[in-house]
Amino acid sequence: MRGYDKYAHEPFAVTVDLAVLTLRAGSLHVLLVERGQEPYAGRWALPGGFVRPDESAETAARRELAEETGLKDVSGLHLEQLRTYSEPGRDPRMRVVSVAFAALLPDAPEPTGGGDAARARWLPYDDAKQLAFDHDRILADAHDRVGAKLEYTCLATAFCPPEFTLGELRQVYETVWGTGLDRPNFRRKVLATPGFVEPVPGGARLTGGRGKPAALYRAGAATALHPPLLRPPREGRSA
Amino acid sequence: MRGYDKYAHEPFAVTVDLAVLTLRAGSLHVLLVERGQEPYAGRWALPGGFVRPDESAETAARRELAEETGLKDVSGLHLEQLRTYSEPGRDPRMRVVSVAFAALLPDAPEPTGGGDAARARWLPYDDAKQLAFDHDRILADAHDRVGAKLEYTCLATAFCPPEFTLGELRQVYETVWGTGLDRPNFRRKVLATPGFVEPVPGGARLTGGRGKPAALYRAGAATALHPPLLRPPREGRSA
DNA sequence: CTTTTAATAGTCACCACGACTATAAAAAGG
DNA sequence: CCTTTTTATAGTCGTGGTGACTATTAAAAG
Repeated sequence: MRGYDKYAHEPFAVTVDLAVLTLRAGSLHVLLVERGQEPYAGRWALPGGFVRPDESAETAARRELAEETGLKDVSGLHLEQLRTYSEPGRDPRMRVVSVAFAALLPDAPEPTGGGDAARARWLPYDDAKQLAFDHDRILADAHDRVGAKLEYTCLATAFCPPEFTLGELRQVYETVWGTGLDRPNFRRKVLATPGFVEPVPGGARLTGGRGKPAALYRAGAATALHPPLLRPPREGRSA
Repeated sequence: MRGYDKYAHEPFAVTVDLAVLTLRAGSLHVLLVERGQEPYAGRWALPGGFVRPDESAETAARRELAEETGLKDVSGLHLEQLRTYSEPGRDPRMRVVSVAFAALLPDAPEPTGGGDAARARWLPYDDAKQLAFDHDRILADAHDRVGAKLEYTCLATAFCPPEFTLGELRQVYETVWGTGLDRPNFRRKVLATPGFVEPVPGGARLTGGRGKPAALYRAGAATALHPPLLRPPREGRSA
């Protein structure tokens, strides 16, 4: 490593960008804010902000998450560092290095637009195009990462409320992957994986929906899936 | 996102840290440099350096990789961004945010210690302890990531020369995972995965070693492994 | 009361994989 | 030269995970 005396150039600004994902009405949504000023004025962007001198990027990301969503307690939410985007010129004004995170929410409260934030709202993932800066890329990377981690971790429960049915859990996979899954096979697989889910004591069931009432489950103690729950191979697969 | 006018604090220094891994004599080695100055003078550290104003972190990492290893062409080497370490106080002198990368090398030339770098050398992974700063953590994260990616990507070929035998490829897995693998089963699995490896035309074989000459293979076109090559479950598994 | 929807139970066949045996072809050591 | 050792390679066998599928139950919707 070089000596620090060679540090003779303008410094960097360090920010965090958040891809906050949730499931609303059976489709994937992402939290976006509308930019009020140039550049990209009027365009949608991922929420984010500067890392403060006494913060780690993780701390800054959780603070921004609380500010943007208006949630009281974000300590239990799944926050995952994606990667860092550092291309020169990704912000036309100055040299900005941004640490990107993905956050997964079970329910979807309307954002309260806390503080001086511009308009904030949930947008369907498929409609979130033409974002400011390189946020299209960041959002796509977040989607890829989440989709991949569903295969070999228990991440799917992060999209679910504390108690959920296997149908809700299956919809997480179907929505993120964009595929259909066989109901009985999914059920067998999940229940056969120790620590993935555990039944709510008392045999509670969720009624009020269509069809037969479903048993309620909680997230188990496991964090990894052995063996993984592989997504079905795409149709047009390369030979 | 807040306005940039609120950017009123001391800036960050941005560096890259590299966990350069290779296989030497059947064991995993990591490239380390000896620190010449405080803090951590005399301790081993991961190579790295400052990101220049006109560089991305990836560009800086590749530049540092070339400088530290003395290799002419590092363009084909696998370089993977791990994550960014941004805890306040991880460098006692100033606020440093470091983007960590893992680099995988097939052969292991002795480092030439290019430029003003202190002493640099390969150290067995198991002996690389008590590193400077938070580099123990970064190195462990690199090992975890590489071990995990061996399961579901073709990353293992990045440790191999352009032409390699299935025995060499198997040793990559065994060395990184620290487990033994059944030779015939490994062979069947690799050859059954389309695009993982392809035989060298002409049926070239590697002689000179012990035992029966082995057929030579090249890395195939695939980048992901479907289905994955799962590592054998650990003995003391939690119930 | 019928239809619809979803949860749940169960069956069956295939195949990927672990465990294992056997054979071939080289070097090493007498 | 012959035996041992080492590694590559071929093949077998049984189990279990999984996809595809059918059947049943229990609720809401019409």
